[in-house]
Amino acid sequence: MSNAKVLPLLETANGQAVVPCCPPLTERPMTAEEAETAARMFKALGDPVRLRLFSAVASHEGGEACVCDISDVGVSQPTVSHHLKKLKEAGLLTSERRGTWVYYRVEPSVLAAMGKLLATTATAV
Amino acid sequence: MSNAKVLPLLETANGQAVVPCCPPLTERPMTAEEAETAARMFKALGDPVRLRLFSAVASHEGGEACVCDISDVGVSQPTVSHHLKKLKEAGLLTSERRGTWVYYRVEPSVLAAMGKLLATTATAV
DNA sequence: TGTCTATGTTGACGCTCATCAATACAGTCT
DNA sequence: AGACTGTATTGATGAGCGTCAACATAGACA
Repeated sequence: MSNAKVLPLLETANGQAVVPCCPPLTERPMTAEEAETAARMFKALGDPVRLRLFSAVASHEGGEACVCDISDVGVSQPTVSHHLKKLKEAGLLTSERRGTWVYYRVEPSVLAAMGKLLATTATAV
Repeated sequence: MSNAKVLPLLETANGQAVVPCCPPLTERPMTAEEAETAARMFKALGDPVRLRLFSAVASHEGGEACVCDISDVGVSQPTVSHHLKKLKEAGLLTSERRGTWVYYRVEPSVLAAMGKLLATTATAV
């Protein structure tokens, strides 16, 4: 199945360009809709196990990893599967089956958009 | 009361320098401890109401706002107070009472650290 | 002192979530 | 076909969260 389905934070314009959903947090108060969208992604990263899984995929070579490579995070296999599904539903990961294994990869544009959300315009330390 | 208490994502070294808790998500798999720390902050931003409150404070002039300026987010006043407390506990906001009003301000270094966490090393769109 | 406004706290309710054991499904290899 | 491995789904359980009404507290001002 194709997994280019939902990217809550970005909306694929014509297949190439991506438009961030929301302005930087510091630019102006977010609207209810913007907040709803962005909060979904923050929430997905708001669990330690999911954050480790996401980081494991993101830091793996090629930006992708099979489940077997990343599933030693201290919880059962069904729980790992459950969390990967959540990350997928949040638009942070995509998955693809290749033979025996299923590979997950990060949606790079989403990472960039989240980074922009948190970008401090001029508030350097 | 002084509110320079807990900054989960950063650790104030000697009062000036701040050290990010965790490497960028894409650099290497996060450890359980790092994930626990960072997930607390993502989780705090993982609720739409909290995200709007945070954004309202962050975008307010001077980087601070009194509760009365930001409390029209569609929930009751106790709920606003509850969420502001959560954001404070997560180390994202600090508060200070000045006369009748209580002012909240963002912890700028925390914003920067979260931005770094999501920084894509070379994965530009 | 008393009253008024701004904000925080308490207690309760319903809902969502993280987790696991058991089971199901998909692909590979005999 | 049958056995085996890797991954997803189901169902259940306990914990945590978002929300509000009611109440409490803090400061300002008369």
